[in-house]
Amino acid sequence: MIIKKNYVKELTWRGMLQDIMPGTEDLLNKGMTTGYIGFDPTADSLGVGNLVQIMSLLHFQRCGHRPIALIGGATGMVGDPSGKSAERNLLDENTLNHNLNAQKAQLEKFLNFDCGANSAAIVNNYDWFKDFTFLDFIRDVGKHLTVNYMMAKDSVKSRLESGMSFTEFSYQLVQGYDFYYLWKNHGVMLQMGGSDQWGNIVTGTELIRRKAGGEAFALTTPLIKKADGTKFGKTEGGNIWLDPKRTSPYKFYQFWLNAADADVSNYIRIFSVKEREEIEVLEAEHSAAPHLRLLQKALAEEITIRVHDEDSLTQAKAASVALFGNSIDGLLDLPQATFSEVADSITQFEITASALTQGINIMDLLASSTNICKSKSDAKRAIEQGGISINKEKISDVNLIINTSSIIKGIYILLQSGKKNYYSIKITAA
RNA sequence: GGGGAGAUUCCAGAGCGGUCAAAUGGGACGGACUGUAAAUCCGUUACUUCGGUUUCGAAGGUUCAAAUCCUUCUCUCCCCA
Repeated sequence: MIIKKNYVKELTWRGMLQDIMPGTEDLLNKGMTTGYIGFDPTADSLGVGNLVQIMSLLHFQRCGHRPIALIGGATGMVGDPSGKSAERNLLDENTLNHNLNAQKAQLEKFLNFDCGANSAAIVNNYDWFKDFTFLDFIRDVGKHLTVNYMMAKDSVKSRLESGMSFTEFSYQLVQGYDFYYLWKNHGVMLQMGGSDQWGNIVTGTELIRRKAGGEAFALTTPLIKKADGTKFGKTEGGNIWLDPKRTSPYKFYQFWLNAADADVSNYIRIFSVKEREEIEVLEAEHSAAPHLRLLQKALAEEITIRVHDEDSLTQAKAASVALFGNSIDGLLDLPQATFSEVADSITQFEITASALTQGINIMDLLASSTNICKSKSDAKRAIEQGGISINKEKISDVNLIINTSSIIKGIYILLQSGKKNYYSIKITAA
């Protein structure tokens, strides 16, 4: 396998390189290298926060190297103290397995597992830890690193005051052994990860050096920050997930479309596989006509296809265009099937036809029949402030009774709270 | 073990017997402006059948009246040993 691109240079211009161990670039330029990144199965879906790691594996593979995604079935049982201020709760084995399988399925969508020598692979560290006894571990692994060395890590030092269990203290050894194991058995020479993983990764290279006299390398990606200083990957509604059941493709698409100008250039370098020249052209076009949001659209389209699929993207775009149009007419003109898709892609609630025939007070509709507002007081406030629209028409009467006359397209009512939050109410029989 | 300080609405943090659903700041939400951007400005931020109702670590008590006073309890922080 010929190296297609200089991975380090690639990461550098994409703004994805934080720290790198000396010699890493030479290693990568010498020939196909196997590298891995670990994922923590704390939830049954990966979120956009994990996307940076996934993309570094993807870029890695596109440069001609062989990526391995490690899912932490074993490390997940211990709990990584990095960046955590308090002891973590342990997940039970069933949850862990469920999460692990779900994440595995998501990772499989990104990497190519059938492209010859640099085909990707997924491994689970539980496989080599399940039969590793405690005594063997402390003799074979623990013996090589001193407590002094382990205590010097930031992840440990920062917890010395508040306390940390032996379990979490041991975490770096467990992760360090992963690297050793993969180095020895799978020819893995490089571990990557977020900058908070540097300490854990280095424990791995150190273990390889001391235990086997071998050499291994490391690089980390920076933590993504938004221009306004808030955390990347979260919105009012919470985390943005890759799982369509948790975050619909429409919301996923909207998340990227809403990226601020100040952030979008960074994002597109990280989350798209477009080449530098192409991105720079887009940026030029964007600054010439920022209101067209070409960068945001290009970014949103590419990621939505990669994470979901072409159909989901088409639907998300159709829904976005229809909902953000100026009047209800654009929506009413849609064919019934398309309209239904739009209604289904946004958050949907159901109410019965009979309830609607009797008439429902708008505040009950917002706070009781649905959870668009968290209480009636909240609903009242929203209406008084002009934040609620029905079928794109702003309402001002808090005592408004909603009945069948609000139905559009046969079985729907379109509710909007604020500028961007759309909900559809589906009228069900009886 | 001894001595001190504290626990207030999402967070930080005022309040020191009635004028407190509780200052101020942050966050969040809504509106205006725009490009579904940023910045800015304005408003809102316990629940309610709009009569009231339940909140200030927990449980009691004093009082016409308590976040504010007393008792006990729980937890947190600091100083000395």
